[in-house]
Amino acid sequence: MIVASNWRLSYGALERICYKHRSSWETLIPMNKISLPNNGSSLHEIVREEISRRIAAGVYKPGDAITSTAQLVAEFGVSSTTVKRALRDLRCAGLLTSMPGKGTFVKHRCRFIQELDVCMSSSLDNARWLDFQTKIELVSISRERVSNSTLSIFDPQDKVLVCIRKVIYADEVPIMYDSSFLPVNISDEIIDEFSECFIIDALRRHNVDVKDISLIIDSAPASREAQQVFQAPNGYPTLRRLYKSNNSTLSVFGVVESPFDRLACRIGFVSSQFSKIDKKK
Amino acid sequence: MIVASNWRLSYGALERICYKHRSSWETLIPMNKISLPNNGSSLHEIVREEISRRIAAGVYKPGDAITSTAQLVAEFGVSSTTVKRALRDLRCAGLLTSMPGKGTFVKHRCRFIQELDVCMSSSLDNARWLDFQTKIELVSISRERVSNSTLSIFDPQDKVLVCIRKVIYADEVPIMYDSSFLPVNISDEIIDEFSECFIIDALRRHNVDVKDISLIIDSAPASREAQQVFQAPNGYPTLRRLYKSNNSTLSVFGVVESPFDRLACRIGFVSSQFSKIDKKK
DNA sequence: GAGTGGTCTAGACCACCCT
DNA sequence: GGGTGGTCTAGACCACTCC
Repeated sequence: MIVASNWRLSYGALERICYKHRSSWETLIPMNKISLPNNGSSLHEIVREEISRRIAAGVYKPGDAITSTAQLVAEFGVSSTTVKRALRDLRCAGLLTSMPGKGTFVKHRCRFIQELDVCMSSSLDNARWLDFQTKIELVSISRERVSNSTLSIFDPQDKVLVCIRKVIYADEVPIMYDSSFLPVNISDEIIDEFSECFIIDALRRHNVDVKDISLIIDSAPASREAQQVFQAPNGYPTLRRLYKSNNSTLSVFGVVESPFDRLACRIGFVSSQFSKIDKKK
Repeated sequence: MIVASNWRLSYGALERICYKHRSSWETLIPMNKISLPNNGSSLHEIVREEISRRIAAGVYKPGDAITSTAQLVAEFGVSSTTVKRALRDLRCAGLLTSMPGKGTFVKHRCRFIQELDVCMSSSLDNARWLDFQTKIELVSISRERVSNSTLSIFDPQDKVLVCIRKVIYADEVPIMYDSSFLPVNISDEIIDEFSECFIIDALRRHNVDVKDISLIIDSAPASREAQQVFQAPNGYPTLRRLYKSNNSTLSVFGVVESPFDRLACRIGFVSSQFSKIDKKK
């Protein structure tokens, strides 16, 4: 894994925003039908873009609290509802986090890039090589039917399976939420194994060839569990990797969910990477 | 490309929701401090989940209009603001679309899966093989500096480049928004070429090896342009593919953006594909 | 107790569509 | 003209934090 610091959202080029105090708007705009100064944007969009601009310009710095809602209401001359709508949208864009009773803060930007080269070297061991403090936290082990309809793409056939849910941290930041499903007749040792390490590492120990793994990458609004794990608001975009091992000896499938601003995948096609890994083994 | 029909959001298992008319709440709940029937959820969440449940249950069917906002207000006994908030969240979850003056409609579900095997066979030709009506629509050709900060990962060095933007349709549905950057000294023929076909197809014609292509897959809220192209609301999750050709003869980089509910990527590691391509060459 | 963010209300106005 | 969704207001209440 590689860290991409100073990575920024492509939230759209920031426009120069002009805003006026509400009082002057009320007297000027609706009466005289003058062309609106907001370029067709609504008020909450103007507020949103202005705050977004201030973050980009460094007026509000990562980790700092921004101006409080009440003050923004006074400053922009709009209602509190409008300011709160703008702040909520910026939270969904990954720019802000809010803590009731404390304030609204600019998020730190730090995204991890997971290598997905053809030999699937993206294991926890890999991350350790690059000096990341990685940690795996077991959330639950349960027996259940697959209710996540996304996984129906792997045809789970409505059987009861063992489900292992865990959270993977990098430098104390939660970056992955993994739900893996195993057959119920699996041994306890294998369950323990899957609870403690990356899926890829676990599969390797059982000599599962990477070529037997099917991988689907997609995006989706954060699931309910992911919202809790990552403290993300409803609708927060996530990057998902749906995986399935087609190996006959060990059948596993599942999904890894990551906040869009915490993880990206890189696919390398460089042939030299093959030999590098081979030599180590 | 393969179509995954009947694909569903993993919006979270739908809970059984109980709601009461506002009037009865006011008299019962706040006065007697009875445990709330909403399991700690707020009103807009209850409304959201109930409408979500109805869509999943087929009460509201794809393409149909759901109950109007005014009627929902009466039915749930909440304010219009609350219902509208719930509907907006469901729009961001990809379940609904609204048309002012007409109504709110349940979206059709149909997602395309783009194959990203090691030989990068995901070209427009591939799509044609599978009987999709694919179409490419040129949006613009311009000279500009790279303002999209996501692409700074490819180190564009603040030079003026030729930017070609286009929309790719499958079965009349826009599924990709591509922005590619080429050097300014490139010939008009090559610009025309890139305007008319998939990036991969264009690169192949110039004998660019797939091993020279760097690919990063991530997720992000829809850019301003993507919002327009896909008629997606602000904050709509998208799947992005950032690509760069490292070949010395033809330097290209760019980004393809797709709505999360329209496209997923599959990575195949089947070794037979290796040999197949090798034999062809 | 003052300040914070989160939720909610009961209105209002607008642009739009259909009849 | 009646219905639709989108935006906005000026309040209110709550849980929370910090002093």
